[in-house]
Amino acid sequence: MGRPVGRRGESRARLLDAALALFAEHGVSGTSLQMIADSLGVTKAAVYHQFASKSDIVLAVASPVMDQMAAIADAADAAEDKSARFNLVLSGLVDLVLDNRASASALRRDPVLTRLLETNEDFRAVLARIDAILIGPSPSTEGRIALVLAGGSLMVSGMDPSLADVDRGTMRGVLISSMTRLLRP
Amino acid sequence: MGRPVGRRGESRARLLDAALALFAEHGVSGTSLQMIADSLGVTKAAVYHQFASKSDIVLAVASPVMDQMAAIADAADAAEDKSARFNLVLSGLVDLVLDNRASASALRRDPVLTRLLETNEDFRAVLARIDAILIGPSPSTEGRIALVLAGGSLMVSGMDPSLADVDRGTMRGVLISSMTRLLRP
DNA sequence: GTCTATACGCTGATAGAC
DNA sequence: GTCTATCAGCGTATAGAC
Repeated sequence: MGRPVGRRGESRARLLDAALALFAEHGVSGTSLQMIADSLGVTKAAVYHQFASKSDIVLAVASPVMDQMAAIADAADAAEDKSARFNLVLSGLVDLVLDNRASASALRRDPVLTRLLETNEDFRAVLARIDAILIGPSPSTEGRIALVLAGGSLMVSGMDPSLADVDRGTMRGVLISSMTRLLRP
Repeated sequence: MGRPVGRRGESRARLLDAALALFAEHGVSGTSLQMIADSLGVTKAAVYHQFASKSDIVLAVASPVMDQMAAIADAADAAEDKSARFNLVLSGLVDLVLDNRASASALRRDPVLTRLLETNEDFRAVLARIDAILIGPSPSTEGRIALVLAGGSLMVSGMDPSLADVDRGTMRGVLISSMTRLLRP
């Protein structure tokens, strides 16, 4: 409610929040710096004081998700057996989506963000680790398809407005059982 | 292959093909009329000779899909029993995606196209008919989630480049069985 | 951290010749 | 059907005052 700000990095965080919401709604290409500035009630120049370019904002928006996915893979690697690793990755991904809902899924949908992630070696490596845990190191064709289906359905589930009224616990349960059914036929 | 064209509407169809490919790759907002013109080897003015505005191109790109979905719903309504209707809609949607692969899924991913379809009453009605056939007229929360998951996974499966090498028959089989598993738990 | 002012390219779009 | 020429507006980005 009109917080007095002042803490270091707070206005930066507010900017990233606003940008993420706009990216989710209009896509990265469909979001101008003017829109971001307007939604914060400041001018474009104020935005440029925090980030040197629009690309930097896109990067800063994507990096927390990248970090969190790496953390999921790390946690899974520390687990005892294959089944535990599978469950850790699955619930980690589901929680990651549910923690962000509308916003997180935009990362996967948007062409600009998709390309950014695809061209990032670190992120590709993390994705490969997660994929290997979910369907094994040398998957069959059916396994590869299942992986894409599971990833895709997980992402859209966070975004779809028709599910906005569903409580988190229900979503979590249905998502985990559906993902499991897709990946472990 | 530098075909001599000449048939009526051919250049219009070529334009829509080019536009759809670019929309799928860069999103609607990320695609300029200049890009469409360049990919056809013509100028922007030539594009404007066929379509009065960019919105018209977006509409023209989306309408065949809308028509095909209406045809799917019509065919299903003509079927005898509930199970036949379910199977007709399911295989119709899978074939629709496989017929278009990369392109069709862009319709569901793109914010501009999504909004266009969401605000179109006719299309909403068709979608509602299809949804009702798949999960019944008054679905449970789980049914609604399953519907979103099925729709989302179907769309991304058409687009994902990692599945580009999978032959159509295999895709079709896995998609239909996966969709069924999601929708009929 | 925020502002005003400004530069300049590219966007969607129009007019009119061939 | 395609072209050249042109427009106003908005995009990203920068400079410098408060």
